Amino acid sequence: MKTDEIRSRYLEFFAQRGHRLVASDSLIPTNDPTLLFSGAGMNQFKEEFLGHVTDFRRATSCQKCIRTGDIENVGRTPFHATFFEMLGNFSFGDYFKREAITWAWEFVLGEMKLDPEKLHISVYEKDDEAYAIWQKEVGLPESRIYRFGEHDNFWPADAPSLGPNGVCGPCSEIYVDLGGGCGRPTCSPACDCRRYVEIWNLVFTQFDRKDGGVLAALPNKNIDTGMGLDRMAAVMQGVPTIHDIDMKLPIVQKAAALTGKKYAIGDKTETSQRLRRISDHVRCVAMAMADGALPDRYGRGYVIRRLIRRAALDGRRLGVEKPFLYQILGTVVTAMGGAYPEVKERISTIENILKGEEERFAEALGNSKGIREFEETLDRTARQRDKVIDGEKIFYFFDTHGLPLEFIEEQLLQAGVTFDRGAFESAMEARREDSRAGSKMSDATMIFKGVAMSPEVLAACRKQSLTTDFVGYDEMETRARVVAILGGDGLHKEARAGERVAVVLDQTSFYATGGGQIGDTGSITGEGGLEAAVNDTFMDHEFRLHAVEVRSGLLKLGAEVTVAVDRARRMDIGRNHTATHILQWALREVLGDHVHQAGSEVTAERFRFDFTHPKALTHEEWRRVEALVNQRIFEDAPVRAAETTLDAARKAGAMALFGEKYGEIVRLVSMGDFSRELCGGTHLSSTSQVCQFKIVSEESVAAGVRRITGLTGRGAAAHVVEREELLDEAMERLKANPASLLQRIDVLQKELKSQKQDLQKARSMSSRASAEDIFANVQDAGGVPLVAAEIEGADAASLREAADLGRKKLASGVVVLGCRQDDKVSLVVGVTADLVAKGLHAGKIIKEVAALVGGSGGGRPDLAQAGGKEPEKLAEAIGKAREIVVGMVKK
RNA sequence: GGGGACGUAGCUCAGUUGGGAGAGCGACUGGUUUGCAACCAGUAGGUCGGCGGUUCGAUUCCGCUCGUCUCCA
Repeated sequence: MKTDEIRSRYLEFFAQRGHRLVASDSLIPTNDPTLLFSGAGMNQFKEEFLGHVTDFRRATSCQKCIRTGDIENVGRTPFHATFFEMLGNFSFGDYFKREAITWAWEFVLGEMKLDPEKLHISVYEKDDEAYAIWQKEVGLPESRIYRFGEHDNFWPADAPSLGPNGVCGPCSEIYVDLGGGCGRPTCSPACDCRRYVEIWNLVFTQFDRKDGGVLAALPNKNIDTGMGLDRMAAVMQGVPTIHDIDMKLPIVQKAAALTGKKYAIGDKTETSQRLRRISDHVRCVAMAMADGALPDRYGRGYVIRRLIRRAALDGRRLGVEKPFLYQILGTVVTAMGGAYPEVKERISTIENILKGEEERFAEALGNSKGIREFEETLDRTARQRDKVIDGEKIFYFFDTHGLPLEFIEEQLLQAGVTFDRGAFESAMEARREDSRAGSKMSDATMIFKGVAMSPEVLAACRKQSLTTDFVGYDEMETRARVVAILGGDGLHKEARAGERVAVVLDQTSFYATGGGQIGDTGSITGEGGLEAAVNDTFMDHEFRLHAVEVRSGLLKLGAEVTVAVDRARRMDIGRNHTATHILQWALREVLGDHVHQAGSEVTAERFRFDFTHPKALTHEEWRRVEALVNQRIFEDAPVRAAETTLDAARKAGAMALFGEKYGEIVRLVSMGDFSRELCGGTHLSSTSQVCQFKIVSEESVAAGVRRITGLTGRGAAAHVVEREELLDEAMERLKANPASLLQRIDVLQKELKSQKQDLQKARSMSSRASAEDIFANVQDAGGVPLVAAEIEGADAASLREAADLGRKKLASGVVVLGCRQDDKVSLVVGVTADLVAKGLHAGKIIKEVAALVGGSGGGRPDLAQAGGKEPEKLAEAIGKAREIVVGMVKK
């Protein structure tokens, strides 16, 4: 049975049993910033699992997952992968163990037609309920039901004794007996000999763990199951690894073709392992990038980059040094594009970025500062006797220059050099410790525009299932009822003048921060002289929080109030938001269709727009984009917003956001006939209301992602005025007009330069000239010829020149020169080579001379310089030079 | 979020107890030569990323900042 069919049969099976068919969440978890990637089907149902009621209590999904915990095993073992699909059926306080177990059994026998004799079951050792269902109702013999401890059959693992506190429960797993394995009589599904493969895990969340390992029964029991699609496909298709199923084999074979290697199904050679790993990583990276996770130096982007580099390294080991991974992408689209159209839609972007990454990596391993330094160290060590590089040095190459350890080891092996692995590991561990310590959250309380709110208060609010209707697309002002008042210490009944609280209303005109757009501000007024300022608006689940500062009167729970949005600010925000849509259109016009939005931030003052594009915009592109946007503004195109279904919007060609998750009903914002985007933000009614658009900066935020910061309306006008004033000021100072300004600058720069050179020349001429006189006057300092003098109008540089000249003229001798500059003194001492050889040191001489003018100095034995702060003592110091040199000569 | 490295001529990079800013390539001029990265001589090209501090003096030491690369969370 084909993988695609298994997937659709599963979803169909549970849909028929009353489950809502829910689309896979993005690989970038929509509602959980603490997770790097989606790694289980239940993630997107967190709210439902916590008992927050929605309109369905049964769901089924096929979730895209990325897990990199077992990355070392990928390719080596049959059933590990970084990317996989998890089929699941979920119950939120609805059905429980009986249905979960019997349906799972029904599915594997009825739909998958697996041989029941080959199926083995595990349950948690204390879960008699599940055991009984398997034994009595399903009718499984006891010999194939295993009781395992909390480490294997509890979720989270070891939760009863080790924690964490919170929702947890026993689980039951279904294994397929593949035969073979270790052959020991004690062999069971818990054995790691790979005879048994786990295909399905049923989690029964029925407890709330409290301190001390107390398991309190949950009022709402949930079912969370996960069936690995790739694993099931491997079992169904009778292939030895998940990389050999119909959906993945063409990808592996493409990798083989590109590297010129042979791949045989299930082959255990190192070459085949590498091919499997390459195909796995490329598929994973493609799926992640399709959801907007681009290679980067931080966070999830870093995981993507590492996967690419691991695959590229495997490629190098197979003899391919130039970029080739991107050429595998076509097979990924063929395999995955049907179920996940996003990978097909973004393929050109993914290809560009992947190729760019590969090139960058090849560069890093071919000709970078790090690699040169490493090769030098390697060469030097290879010539030494012990041939050992210390581990910290290796860690430096890894940590600072990013040379992959595998690559380093390979090079060392070839050169017959080893390194101290212990030191490497401890350096690594120290780094980990630092990172962990540095990233700890300092405080669980969040401060929201001056309103402190603990997680407990928010949770209390959520329990009340509060909702706020948003009427602000059409109305700037509305009547509303106060349904909750939140303070730092809990829920309040009222708030007095001077207090800052968060307020929930039954309906509001205030847009809450979201979709990249900042929340509205405005006012709340009501009876009894109530006046309050709204400083921000914020979304939490189904309700909106208004950050309120009461100015006068009393804000009471249950009161009727009038809320009014700051219209001017809303208009500014609308200008910026509408401009981002036009900008996206213009960027695609100018740069190409690979441009996709990768985030944005819209405030009243400015907006930022991140988009995928491999390199910096040229000046011409910048200007063209700006001009195109302004052209659309000037043509006064209508802006319309309409609610529609996701499908209909897609069909109309709407741009959806990279990695954004949408509900069934979406809001489609269109401008003229050139822009259609899914967007929940507030917009203008026509493009001309934007007034004017200016790009103020363009920069890189991550590999393959650029950021434009733009201004509209008032901001753009202010920016232009600011620039103009700057220009005016510059012109005034330079006594120039717009036509002559640049010319004037050129002339001034040339003039400055030539004057500098002239001055330098004049100084050196005059010091040379006076040097002629000076060097005629040679004293004898204890048998050493000495010239000591002040040169007027010289500086440190011309003194040096004069000293050089003096050394040449004297052939053997000491030159001590000084000059006055403002309130400072410069000194130079030169000693000819023959006297340096005899032990005279210019630096030592100058130290003593400089001390006389309140300064100090130093330098090389043949030439030294110094400075001082007492110009009036210069003549005296020069006069004592002879004495000093004589003293030195004697020693 | 926590570390590390780097930033010097158009390009690639040297530059240590803090004391003359350099090389190669490229550009320009002249010569010699005919060639496939020719040779010789010469010339121009630098706010040593930016700001501040220490110092008589900072490319060099310290702090902050911007940019690029990198490891970890």
